[in-house]
Amino acid sequence: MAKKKGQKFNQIIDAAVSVIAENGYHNSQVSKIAKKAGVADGTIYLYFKNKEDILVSLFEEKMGVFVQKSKERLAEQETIEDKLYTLIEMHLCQLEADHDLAIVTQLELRQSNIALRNEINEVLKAYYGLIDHIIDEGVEQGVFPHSLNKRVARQMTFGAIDEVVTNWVMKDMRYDLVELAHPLKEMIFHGLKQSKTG
Amino acid sequence: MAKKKGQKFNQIIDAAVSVIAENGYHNSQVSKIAKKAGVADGTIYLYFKNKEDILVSLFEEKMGVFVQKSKERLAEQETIEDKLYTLIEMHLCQLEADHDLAIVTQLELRQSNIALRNEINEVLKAYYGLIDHIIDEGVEQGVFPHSLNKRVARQMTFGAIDEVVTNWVMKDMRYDLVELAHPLKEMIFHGLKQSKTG
Amino acid sequence: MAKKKGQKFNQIIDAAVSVIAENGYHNSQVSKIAKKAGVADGTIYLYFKNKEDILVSLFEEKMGVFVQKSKERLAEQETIEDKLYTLIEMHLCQLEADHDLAIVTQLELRQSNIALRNEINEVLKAYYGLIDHIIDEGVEQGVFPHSLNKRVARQMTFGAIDEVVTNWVMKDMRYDLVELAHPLKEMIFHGLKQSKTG
Amino acid sequence: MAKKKGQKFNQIIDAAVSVIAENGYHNSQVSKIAKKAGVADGTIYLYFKNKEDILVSLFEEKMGVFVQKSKERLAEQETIEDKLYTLIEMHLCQLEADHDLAIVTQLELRQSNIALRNEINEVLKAYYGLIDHIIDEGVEQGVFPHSLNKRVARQMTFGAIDEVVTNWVMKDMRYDLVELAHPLKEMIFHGLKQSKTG
DNA sequence: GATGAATGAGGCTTCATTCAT
DNA sequence: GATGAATGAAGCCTCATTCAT
Repeated sequence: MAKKKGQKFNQIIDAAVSVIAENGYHNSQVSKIAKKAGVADGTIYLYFKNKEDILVSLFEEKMGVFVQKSKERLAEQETIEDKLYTLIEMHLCQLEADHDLAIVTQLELRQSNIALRNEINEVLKAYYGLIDHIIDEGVEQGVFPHSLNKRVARQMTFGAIDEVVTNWVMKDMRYDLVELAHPLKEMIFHGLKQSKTG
Repeated sequence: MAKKKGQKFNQIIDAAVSVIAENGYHNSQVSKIAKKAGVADGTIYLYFKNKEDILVSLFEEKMGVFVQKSKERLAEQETIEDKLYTLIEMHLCQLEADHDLAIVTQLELRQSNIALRNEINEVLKAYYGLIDHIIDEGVEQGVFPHSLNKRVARQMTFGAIDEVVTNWVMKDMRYDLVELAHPLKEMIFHGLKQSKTG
Repeated sequence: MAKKKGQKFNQIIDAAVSVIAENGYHNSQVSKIAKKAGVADGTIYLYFKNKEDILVSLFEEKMGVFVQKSKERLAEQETIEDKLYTLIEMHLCQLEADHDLAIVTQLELRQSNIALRNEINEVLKAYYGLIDHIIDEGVEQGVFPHSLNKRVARQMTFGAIDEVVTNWVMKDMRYDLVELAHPLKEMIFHGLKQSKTG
Repeated sequence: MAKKKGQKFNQIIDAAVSVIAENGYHNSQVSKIAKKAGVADGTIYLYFKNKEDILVSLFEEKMGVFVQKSKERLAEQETIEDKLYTLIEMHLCQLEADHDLAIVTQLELRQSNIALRNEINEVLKAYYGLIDHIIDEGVEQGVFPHSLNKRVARQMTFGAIDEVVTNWVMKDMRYDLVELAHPLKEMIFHGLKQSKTG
């Protein structure tokens, strides 16, 4: 069962996002996903190791595309501040544009057990890399202080954005998310900029 | 079945923290918790509505004590910066002091379904109140700008701290957590302080 | 799940013999056995580790009773020849008296995998012991030659009886089984008696 | 789908013996056998009706060759005793020479359901014929008594040999099997010879 | 209040077989 | 003849919860 990214692979991924967003992970039976994808139950297992693997693959797939697009857009930005803003805006934009995906990544994906959580973390590393790169550049250019604790900086950055998105999802996405990109950027950018050595 | 906070209530809460930290939420059967607590399975249901209620109650209990202590300590602080630092330090301190509790709150508690997540969020509101209070005071005193988006500010603050703790837990708590209170405070404080209107 | 030989334990054993004899092991769903036994599906698992364990326990139970009764009857016999005859007759008698049990032991029990087969063999050792005892006595008394290969003698004895019973079951138990005890005894007894050293 | 005994037919038979001996019947998926045989899954169904048919055909094939060879060798023997010895020795010899086949015939083949068991019995009839022929001749020549219950005699003979082989397989074939041909012949020959009328 | 034996719903996954190419 | 992707039926077992004692 090598990961054959055929047409059905994507059919199943898309069906999974839709079904899980609607029913929640624990109430999304494999048969339900298969039906929505228009394939037989057994076919799922030609493309995925097991039910959890659907979740991981789904996240890998979406994250892969997002990171790729982000890299391209980030390369076009001149300043650190613009890069940070761009990353945040793209993050919010993608999830605002796909409510189902937002529900899945912010709520359902986290109901998974530790083993799965670790796999998800592996996938996240590519995204962490984007943040790390901005921070590194900022320090090199003297925008951020040399004494900056980079690891904490990255965790803080990710945690802040993620929490804002999660709150938006839990409030049933009733307000505009992308317009929070500006205040988020402001706080994170100045937070990193002014940090003083301990 | 009013919440009878007898001796067994706490026995069961403590057993739950220990059992869930060791076995993970999905492998912590009610019977396992009962055995560890030294009571019969059925007795659990004299003190808790159902299995999820153990989790919520556990969180309520621990959070209640924490918020109470925090309020007292915060009242002793003079400046906004000190209050912020104190809150962060107490947060990190409490979880560093109780690894089992840290595992449960950062990892296991989140594997719960949406309904439970909402209940947990209710409990969190008391904690959010502490942050909100600091932010409000900061704005009143002119330490933070009037244009500050307070809701986003609170979400960002909580998200940053929470993500730092979660990373620490997922790295098997192999480094010192409390010493991250300083960089965290720095970044959050300056982030809130320098935010410019959009 | 200690083996609690309560009333339900036997209820389930008896239901299993009946259901398996009628439907075959692989078509005897646990739910079918539970229904016949008048208990809930889950109750089965309070008394048995898994489905296979029902089979092993069933065999242990029946074999235990049989070996016990046989020992008593064998002690009453004077000669080796009488002991041998008694054992064979009791063996055939028990199975002729319980057709369901005969089907289960001769056909269904053997469809099990190797792991289970080994467990069954363990149970059989008690029965092997009865044969060994007769052979040993026969050799001591000089009825059987000292040069007798005792292990092969026991295997041959068991194999001969077992094959006769299996054929009877596969012929739908359409003829009298117990009356074959005499020819079986004759052949086995003289076979052991006259064996010459190689 | 007439039995096309092409090259692939034998390739598949051999692969089946090897795969089943290694993995056990219930863990020998058609796809695994196909892979070992170097053909596609679907190809199996050009040569065999279904999975069970592989087993039956395998047994037919091996037994056919064995019976043929045995007939020839038996024809060369002068006495009944020699014939009996020859048959037993060939039986043991063949299985000692092919451990995989021994595992399959003594253990795995028996895990099949009743329907298959009946088909296997059909194949066995050719072998039973060899034993019957020796017994008939023995009675005609006066070596065995006229009162001999021939059917029981044959069952006993087969059961004895079969049980000895099965024990050898279950003991991981750790001792010499062929040398048991002599004691087996002794016991069976004398058993048949001295049987007295009931 | 405390017990713990009994309940029974519910779903992931395997794998023999088919059939369009 | 040969392929192998797709099918879909079918069942063991867990475990939160109850209730008679």
